[in-house]
Amino acid sequence: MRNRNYALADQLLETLEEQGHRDTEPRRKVVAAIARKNRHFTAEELRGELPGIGRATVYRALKLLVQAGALCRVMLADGALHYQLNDSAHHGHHHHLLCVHCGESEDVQGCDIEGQLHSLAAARQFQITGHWLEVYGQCYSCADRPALPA
Amino acid sequence: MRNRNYALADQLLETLEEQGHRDTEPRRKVVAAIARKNRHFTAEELRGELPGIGRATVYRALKLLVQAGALCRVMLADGALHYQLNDSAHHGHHHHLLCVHCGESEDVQGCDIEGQLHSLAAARQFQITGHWLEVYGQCYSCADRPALPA
DNA sequence: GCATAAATTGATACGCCGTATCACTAATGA
DNA sequence: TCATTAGTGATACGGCGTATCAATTTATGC
Repeated sequence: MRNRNYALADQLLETLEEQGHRDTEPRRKVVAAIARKNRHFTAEELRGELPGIGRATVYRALKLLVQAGALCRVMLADGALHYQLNDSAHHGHHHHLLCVHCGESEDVQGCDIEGQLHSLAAARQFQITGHWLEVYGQCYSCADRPALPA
Repeated sequence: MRNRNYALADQLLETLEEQGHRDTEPRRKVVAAIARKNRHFTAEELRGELPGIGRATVYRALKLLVQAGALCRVMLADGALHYQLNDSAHHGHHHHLLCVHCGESEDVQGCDIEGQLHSLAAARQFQITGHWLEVYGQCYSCADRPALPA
């Protein structure tokens, strides 16, 4: 696990370097903290784990990683913006099944939602350029717990 | 058109009264300004059209109208939160095709996206409790214009 | 190793957006 | 009319992200 985190952190740094960004000490720390995450997180949460590192630095690193496709932004049901590590297999466009209990998130890919949207739009002569979809609910492990109020 | 706006404003006020809210002068003005809108708008935009009316009052009215189902919240591609009058036929759950050029929005209802999400989720034993979907693109009238950068 | 240029940092301030507070005002209905 | 209660709006606050900018660190060439 520890090795895995290290490897992941290195991979993230490498991604940044590939984009022409420098390998700096603060960046290493931010990336290491992100690699430790096993669920989605907010920028401020991350910042709280990185005392001594400037706010702007954390936000900048997040933005770079999103641009690089290593992180994706996740909108929670309450409107809060979270970040989440992209599974390396899912760097492309995908959606999430977000468990509102445990915060677990499953990636959804290869479903036909895009196709359906397009045929729907075509009937109205509307040209789709993008979309945003988040799905909220309860994952298998949380299924027996009572539903939270929406 | 003017008559139509008046009628719509009255209808909105009536909706609020049905929910037990009072018919007040500031509320009338907020509702009248909303009735004049033919596209989605932000809270601040609305407030700008209502000098002399307190910020909190505008925000409170918006919240009440959303709760009553007369307005819906629309998330733009840049993350900005807008509000939009609900077609009286679409008070239920629906989605939008948002034109990024002209701001026009078409409601989408009766498509099978819900069903598809459910079957998708069932395969993973995930229980969906809600979702958020916005679709961005160009409407028919804007289709010949160059696409805006995402 | 060292000098140089360029990217990065982080403290600070700013700005947007929405909400809590609270004294005051206006609407309701007995 | 009067008492009750909801609503108002000025203000302040808080969250969240970004712009600024002097100081620092990194990468690179010599």
